[in-house]
Amino acid sequence: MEENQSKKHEEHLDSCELFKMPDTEKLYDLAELFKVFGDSTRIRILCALLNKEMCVFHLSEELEMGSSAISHQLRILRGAGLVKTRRNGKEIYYSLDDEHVKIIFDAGFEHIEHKAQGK
Amino acid sequence: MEENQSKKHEEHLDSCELFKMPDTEKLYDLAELFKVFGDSTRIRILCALLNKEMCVFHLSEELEMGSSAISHQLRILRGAGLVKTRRNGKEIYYSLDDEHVKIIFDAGFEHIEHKAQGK
DNA sequence: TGAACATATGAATAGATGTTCATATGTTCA
DNA sequence: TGAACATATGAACATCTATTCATATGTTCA
Repeated sequence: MEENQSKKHEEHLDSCELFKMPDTEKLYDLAELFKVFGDSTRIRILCALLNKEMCVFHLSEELEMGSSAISHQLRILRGAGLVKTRRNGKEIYYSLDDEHVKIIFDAGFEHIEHKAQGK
Repeated sequence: MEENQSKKHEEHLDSCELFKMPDTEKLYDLAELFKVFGDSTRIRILCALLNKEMCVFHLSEELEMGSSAISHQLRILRGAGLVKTRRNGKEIYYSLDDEHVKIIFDAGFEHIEHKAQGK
């Protein structure tokens, strides 16, 4: 990893030593969270749930995908603590479990629209 | 895709027809954006840049990775409009190009810490 | 109970992605 | 100009991931 080139940079690194990165472990967790948002199927599911709870079948119709694929993705969303479930007879209704979903969503949208305007 | 099962659900779908999903295309863009945040190397780079601009070499030292890997990831971050560059002699300094990075970052962190407290 | 429906899940497969290695481009300075 | 350094980039490879298919679990109602 280019150890031999490090001498020239030592002073500069020293001057930045006050800065402390957050725990690497937490940054990994953060990446894991965004990874969940980083799939179009899951984003569309979350978006559909922004307004109302929905069961697997409704989601599979709205997104025009097989219910198995939806179910797999809901499992991941649930594992990330982003959605919660409520059983009603045969159906299981999913809804957002966290107000942060909308916050993260909006922040992402703002970035995109900001960039779309040619900055 | 289970077309044959849709009759039972028609009424319910009808009652939700007021809701309009954002353009699917925009949701794909949104997923693409979060995909960029969804890698631990890129998150660590962004985090390092939250406080100060850094050149490729400094980043490769801080993250203990080869400068080639860093460079590849910076290219992706740049493509997403998240970082900008400034040349200073041989070195190229990278810094955040958008205040939304911090907003998205913080929103993600809040979610994680919220969940860490057992909700 | 058993048929029909709703959802969940494991295995398999195809496609995407991050890192490494080798090499190219671009800058500085003797 | 040429050597040393800083960064960029293409190809290759290994790993990860989303969807599909088949099947299992769980619920309702006749």
